[in-house]
Amino acid sequence: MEAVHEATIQVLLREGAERLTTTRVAERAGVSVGTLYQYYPNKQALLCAVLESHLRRVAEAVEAACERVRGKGMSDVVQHAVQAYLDAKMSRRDVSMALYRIAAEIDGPAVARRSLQKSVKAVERTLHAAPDFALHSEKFAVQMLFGAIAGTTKAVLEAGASPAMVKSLRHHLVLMCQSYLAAVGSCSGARR
Amino acid sequence: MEAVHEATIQVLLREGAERLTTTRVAERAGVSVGTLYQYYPNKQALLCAVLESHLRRVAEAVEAACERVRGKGMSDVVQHAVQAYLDAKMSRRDVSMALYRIAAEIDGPAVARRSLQKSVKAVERTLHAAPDFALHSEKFAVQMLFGAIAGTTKAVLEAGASPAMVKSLRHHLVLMCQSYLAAVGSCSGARR
DNA sequence: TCATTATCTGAAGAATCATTCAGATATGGA
DNA sequence: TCCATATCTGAATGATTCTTCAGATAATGA
Repeated sequence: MEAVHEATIQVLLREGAERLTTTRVAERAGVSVGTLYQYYPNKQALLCAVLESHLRRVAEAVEAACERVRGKGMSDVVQHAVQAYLDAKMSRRDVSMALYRIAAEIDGPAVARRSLQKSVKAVERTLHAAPDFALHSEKFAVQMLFGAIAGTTKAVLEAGASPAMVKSLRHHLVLMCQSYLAAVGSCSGARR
Repeated sequence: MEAVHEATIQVLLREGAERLTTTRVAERAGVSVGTLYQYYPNKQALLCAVLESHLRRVAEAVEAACERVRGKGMSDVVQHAVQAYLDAKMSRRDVSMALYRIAAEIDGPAVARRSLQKSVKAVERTLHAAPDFALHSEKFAVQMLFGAIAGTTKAVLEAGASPAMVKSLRHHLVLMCQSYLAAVGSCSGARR
């Protein structure tokens, strides 16, 4: 039910999380509530599905980008992974912003963590294959990376996400991730 | 009404955001609903007050840390600001986690941005006074910093925040912020 | 003591919502 | 055409919620 997903986003953006009701979603999707309940056992399942679908798109974009730069240096890996993430997020800015508002209602953080784990793994693998880079505690470092990426992206989106801002974000975020990895990489990573 | 703030946190943690009702908060605080409504005009105002109070504590900690390192180098400024933020957040880990769940219901992002702005300004000022550091677009860079700080901290808190993890976060976050600032500072900042 | 003011109480009102299900409608084959 | 199966419909239900306010209780001061 693609229409229902889209309707959920629309209601969320137009009416707010408070007024996001199953009836309203069905109405905007052009079906009846009963039909909606034939596809999703309850409201929570619907919201989860919408969130997961969005996160999957983002994760797949990052994984694909990693594939494309396998074997290249750390700088390239980081740049392409970050840009893929941003492109995916920004191409559906409305969806991204809508989802911030319901992430808390369902078990958003858990769903997000599970989905993000795929991206983390992909970046880890690709970094491992980078010829100019070695790191003990890759796991934690890459999680830091995604924490920073998610945090800064969210901040920019919620500040309005003007084209100029997004442009700056693209540039600065790549820089931040590259310089951080260079720093933890060079001091052989696991110190403390 | 400090008891009401505390009760709000307790209900939020024990029962979840769904079951956070004014009646339940009043009950746990040991007062009646009517009394609660004499202090706050409605539920939203209560939640805002709790959120703002927490954010103010964090902002004040960061500002105080900045005062203490005024005149020192960039590394020290970043280290102390970051550690002050983390100390404040982690000293009330339960509050931090509880608030993530209601940030969406009220206009959390807006409230947070307003409150964070004070910290941003303080760090900006202090960095400006650092003898070893110059930067054109400080504004955006410092906002990046706080985006990354908030994002990584949230990720760690939601992943369980074991002592080992928090220790790693302290170390890596300082490193990330320092290396990023060094990178944007050295290339004179405003490029693109 | 007693009147006055301030504060507290919690049952009741009005509204909203998630979910169900008996019946209507559509589909597809014989 | 006619039956069986699948899908859709939306009013009704039952539960929960925020908020109010008439009256109880406490505090103050003369």
